[in-house]
Amino acid sequence: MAIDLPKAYDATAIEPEVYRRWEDAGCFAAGAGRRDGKPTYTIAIPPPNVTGVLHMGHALNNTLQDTLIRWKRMQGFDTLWQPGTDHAGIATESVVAKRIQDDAQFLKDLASAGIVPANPPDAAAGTATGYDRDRFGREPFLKAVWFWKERSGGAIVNQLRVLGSSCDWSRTRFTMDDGLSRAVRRMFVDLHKAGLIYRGTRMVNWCPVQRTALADDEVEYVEKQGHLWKLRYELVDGSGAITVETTRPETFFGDTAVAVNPKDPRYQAMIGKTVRLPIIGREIPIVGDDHADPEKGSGAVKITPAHDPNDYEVGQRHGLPLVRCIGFDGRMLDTAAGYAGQDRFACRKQLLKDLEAQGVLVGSTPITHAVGHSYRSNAPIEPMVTEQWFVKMAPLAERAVAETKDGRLHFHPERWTRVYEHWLTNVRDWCISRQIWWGHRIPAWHCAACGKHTVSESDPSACAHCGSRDIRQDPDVLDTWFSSALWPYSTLGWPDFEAAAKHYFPTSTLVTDRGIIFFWVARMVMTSLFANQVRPFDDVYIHGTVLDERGVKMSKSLGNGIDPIVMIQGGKQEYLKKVYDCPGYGADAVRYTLLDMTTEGQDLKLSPAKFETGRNFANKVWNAGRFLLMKVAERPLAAPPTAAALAAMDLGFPERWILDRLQGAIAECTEALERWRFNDYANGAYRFLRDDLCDWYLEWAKQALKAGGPAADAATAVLAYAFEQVLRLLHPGMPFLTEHLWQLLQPMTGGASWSGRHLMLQAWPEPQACLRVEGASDRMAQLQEIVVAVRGVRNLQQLADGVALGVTLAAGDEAAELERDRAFVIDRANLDRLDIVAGGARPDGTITAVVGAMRLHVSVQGSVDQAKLREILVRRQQTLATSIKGKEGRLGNADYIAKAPPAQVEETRLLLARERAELAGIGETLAGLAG
RNA sequence: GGGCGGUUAGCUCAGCGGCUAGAGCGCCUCGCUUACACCGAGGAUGUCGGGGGUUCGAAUCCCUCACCGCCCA
Repeated sequence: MAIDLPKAYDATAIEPEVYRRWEDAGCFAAGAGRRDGKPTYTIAIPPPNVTGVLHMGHALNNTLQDTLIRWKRMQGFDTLWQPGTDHAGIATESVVAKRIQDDAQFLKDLASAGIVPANPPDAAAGTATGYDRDRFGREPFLKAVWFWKERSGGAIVNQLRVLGSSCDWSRTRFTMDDGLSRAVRRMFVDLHKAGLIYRGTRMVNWCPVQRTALADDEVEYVEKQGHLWKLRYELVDGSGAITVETTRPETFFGDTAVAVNPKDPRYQAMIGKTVRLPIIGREIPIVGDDHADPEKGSGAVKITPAHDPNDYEVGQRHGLPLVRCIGFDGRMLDTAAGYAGQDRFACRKQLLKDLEAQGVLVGSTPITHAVGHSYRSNAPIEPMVTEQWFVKMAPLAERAVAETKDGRLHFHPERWTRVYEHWLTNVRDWCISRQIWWGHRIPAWHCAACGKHTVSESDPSACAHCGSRDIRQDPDVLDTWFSSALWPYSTLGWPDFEAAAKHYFPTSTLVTDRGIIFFWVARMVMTSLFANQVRPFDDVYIHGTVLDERGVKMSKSLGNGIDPIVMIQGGKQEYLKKVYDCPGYGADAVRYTLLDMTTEGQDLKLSPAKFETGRNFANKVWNAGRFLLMKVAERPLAAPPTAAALAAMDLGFPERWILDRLQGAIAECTEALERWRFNDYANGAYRFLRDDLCDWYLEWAKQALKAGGPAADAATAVLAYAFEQVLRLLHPGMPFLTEHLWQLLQPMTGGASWSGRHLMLQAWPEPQACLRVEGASDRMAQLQEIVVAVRGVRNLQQLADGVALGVTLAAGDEAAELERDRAFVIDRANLDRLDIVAGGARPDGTITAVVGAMRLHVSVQGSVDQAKLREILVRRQQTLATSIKGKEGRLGNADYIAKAPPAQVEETRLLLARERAELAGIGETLAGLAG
């Protein structure tokens, strides 16, 4: 059975085919490979933007999910990884709105799809096409968004496949699907019925660019340099003036009062008087309110209830009127007299000059303050009083907090629990209406006759209150996060849970970024407790954020993103203003690198070069497999070796040792995954494969394989078994390569490649007691130390590894024990002579290396750099002396003997003896050195 | 202002009460030995951010300061 594989692993050549085979074989389907009554394990994917493209954050997020789901699937759980995409209301609407403004070709494409604007273009619009959203018309615009979605939709789903994601694609959902839209309506109606959704006039965060309300958490506060402007308002009775301070002078057109603290002696007498606003001359009262802080500035503040959340509260307390002076587009209104029509910031500039000229502006102080910006458009938020729909949060939040408090819902790392709880405990009502078009339209109909709203799951034909047929659906749509909040169960069919789907709910694990704990995680918990009386998942794993090599968060606009697809498939990409030509490392390499860097939720500093870690390791796995396949091909096995069969075989110590180490690796990898330690999982498998299997066992096995006979048969069985097991361990992290090699291995163990069995559905290994060998690691560690010591002496003589040396090993009372492993030492250290003796003088023509109490007298074949050797020995002598002194100190301390655990003390004694022996040996060697 | 995370080898990071503090990359020496130069063998490199404390014992726990980053107000 000949086998011919390329020397260098080429992932791009195999990954697409392996994925296709999995998919064709149904390996991704819910429940694939489940075993004997094992429970379900479900992950609902954080749905990416349907029109988006995969970035490195997605790659990390989905690598972790895929690793978990593949691991659980191999453990026999009834798994489902539920995929899908999100409609991303404001983001998607903005993109399409820009297209219809700037992209004439897009309009042509729309036209050929039968999508035509409601109105003719406006030549004076100042856009390339003459269209803005309103002119285009709601219905055509929505068709245009669907067109855009169809065109780009699916791209990201295919990219998830490239990454290796084992989602059940047959169940893919989209938040605007019929089913999910029905779920949104049901939730809205149910919450409304329960009195948890209401419509009200409130101060909300308004984005003047996108002309919509935003929720509190959609506002990002950015530190800005600004000024505290001092404005002097004259008292109407002519008795003087009062100086107010403000960062936003242009809002003075909307002032309806001046507030001072009632306890502030400076102003007490003024409360109740009136002042006259400059320019417009309107008269407003001075009121006493605790909001005015005597310590801050002049202690008097202007009150603009229509444009500031705090002032709004003050206005409510004092019954002040609302005077709006800034419009929904951020331009000044007629109330701003001669400034009407100006942009709010242009107005401020002009106004300051004018006020200064009039002596109203009497000074300013520079300050740094946090200014709210829309997290989507980045425009400064304009607080506005508008009528919106809200979700009443307090009752929902209270239950959500109880889930973590009572230990039903767990965050990993645990510290995020407090972040979650803190937000829920302080959350204000959630504004869910958005003045955009792309999204779930609010299922509420306004009656022109009685003015009331009819909230209904199905479209009503008449007002539920007065029966009038003159009703019109609310034009607004719901916040995208409203539909996302239902994701873990709406995707499974809620509200019409079929048995098959409900089977997978509640889900098990949610994997996400800390950035959406508020937006998404908390809201899923709240809605699920409301709708299902149960949490939507048991565990939330919060992973780190992907940063560039400077430590800055990756983002498209900063040009510091690394495209995971380019890293996988190859191609050119620009990163930090440099063009990188990536050869294409494959999904396994990208995944391995990300896993290796995922430590306890810490951020990941990445650069294109970082992915060489995974590329190198994948190549190592490939070549280990290649070697094994070539060797096993020479003596195929009738069936895969089993643990029991290996336990019964007459094997040598290195064989016993590697099988024992394998059990350790299995335990380590399993425990790491159980503890969400992805880097420990990656490293555990790495160390076993690279250090133990490749560097030590495989190299040793070569001589047996070459010699043939029973020794070769044994080595083949051990190698085939250990390698097959480590493929299983690596599979969740590196699915493609491991599956490919596993399939290639089948014909050599009595099966056939791609015959319907898949590694991804094989059982996750469990440590086998029958292959454990007590003390094997320690014994091998000693042999390795001897081998490394000889190699060190060889290297000191600048000899090639191929030059055999002679060694007299003075091993004291360990001589008999070592005699049993002489073949291993001779082979691995490349010796032409090994005399194991109890002791004796150093033979001529040798130099001595020291391993613990043992002396290795190694023959000199080249020129020994005596000075270098002396330097090494002296340095070692110093290290040992320090260590010995420390231990002697400890052992001489009565408290240590009395209080430290006895095992600890005993270990210290043993180590001390060993170090003293080594020190003595080094002393002898130094004394014996020529010169 | 409050909270959280970080500060360990040249770089990126593990280690979070007890071995002579580790890994990968980089660096130095040797080696094209038929699995692998995307490699192998050997090697060098640390006041574990500063200061104080607890402890028989601290990189690890506590306090404090400094700097970097994130979040909330």
